[in-house]
Amino acid sequence: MSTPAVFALIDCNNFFVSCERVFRPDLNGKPVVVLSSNDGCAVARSNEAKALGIPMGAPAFKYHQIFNDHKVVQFSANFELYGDMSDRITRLLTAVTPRIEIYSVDESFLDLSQLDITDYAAWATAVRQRIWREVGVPVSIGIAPTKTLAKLASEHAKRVHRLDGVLDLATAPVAERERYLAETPIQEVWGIGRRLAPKLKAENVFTALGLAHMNPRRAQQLMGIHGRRLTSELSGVCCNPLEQAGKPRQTVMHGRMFGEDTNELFVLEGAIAGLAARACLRLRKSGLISRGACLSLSTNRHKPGYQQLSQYITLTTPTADTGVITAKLIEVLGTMHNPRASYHRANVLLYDLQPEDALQADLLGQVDIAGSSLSQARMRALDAINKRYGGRTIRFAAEDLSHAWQPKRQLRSPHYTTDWAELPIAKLQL
DNA sequence: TCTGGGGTCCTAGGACCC
DNA sequence: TCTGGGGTCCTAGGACCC
Repeated sequence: MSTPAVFALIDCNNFFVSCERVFRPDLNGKPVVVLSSNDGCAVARSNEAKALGIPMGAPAFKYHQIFNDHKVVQFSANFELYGDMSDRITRLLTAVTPRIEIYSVDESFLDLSQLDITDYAAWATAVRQRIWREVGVPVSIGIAPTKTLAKLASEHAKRVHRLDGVLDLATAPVAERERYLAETPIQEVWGIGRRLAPKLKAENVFTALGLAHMNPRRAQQLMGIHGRRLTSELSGVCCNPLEQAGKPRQTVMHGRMFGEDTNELFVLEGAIAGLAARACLRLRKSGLISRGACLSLSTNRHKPGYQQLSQYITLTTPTADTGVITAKLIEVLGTMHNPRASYHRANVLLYDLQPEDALQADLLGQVDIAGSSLSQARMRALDAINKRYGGRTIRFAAEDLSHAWQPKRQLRSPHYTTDWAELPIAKLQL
């Protein structure tokens, strides 16, 4: 018989805000928010900010008054910093066990079933303290026989003060586990969003416990295969295994809302060149090439006449070449561009990806092998130079056609940990 | 005036084949 | 003139996540 599954979810509390506070301890105890690109919405809030009634995704302009009245400290998102802090936590957890799934920038699942742990809660408390000591970010840890339950446990661990950031539902008695399920509103279950929650309420299912006890066939009728799995997972039957790294990614997307709306072709071309350069770089870093690209342009969805246009391109010779892909996208822009529209956002999507060394597999002889090895060499040289001398040392001229589209990030904190020029300065008072 | 970015998976429906 | 069933592949759109 195999050992029963035991998962831990390590979930960083108010992650972006916590990262900012590592370098600004003066902000502890004060309301802090981190804003999305263009300083548009609150994407992270300190507990003090949550207590002021600022919801996730709150548009900054609507909360201006509250921000002012309560001296809420605002930051533009500093993803370089958050990514680096996230890597530090991942390294620490990987040392605990290589059986790790990095679920998002601020959450990881660990498979504990192979580890020799007698007291899960004590183990979790030790991990929590170590992350606090070595990285400076507070985390909550939930432990359970399924990932869905571990997620639920970590939410309670975060909110219930006396739990001190740790909840073990793996060894808890059934009655206790059910009590936590009964206290979890249906819309807070992992996998139940704004569409499914009302559907379930209409069936008199209001809590996680209700969903656990739901007839699996009915759950499947309402929510597809996803629903059947959810009822099992909430009952403690694991149908959602740990997914370790190595799964190939299927798309690379890069998009931005513009700093100001525009209909100028040269501004759009500059934007597309910039977005494509980032997307292609990410593609190359993953060792992939793409057979398809898509350009989307949209107007402001909060204004009347909102429209979103997309155009797909097939690349006969799959590539990760910034120059080739940018040229194709700009060509397509010419056919899409409506001189009367005021564009608010552009997206570049690369899809139909394959490993870069799979090129030889082309049977129809349409692929330009010689051309692509030249292109690969060119991109390697470009990436090597940029890695050594800094991000945009060599770039395509189209990227400099205009910078007017670039989003505002006026409140960004320094890149404390990833840029020598922005290292924090400590002053010693004698 | 001002409302994020980057993903995944599932399903339904159409085209096409035998 | 009538007319089945099963399978695969592809795409668009929906729903979810952080």
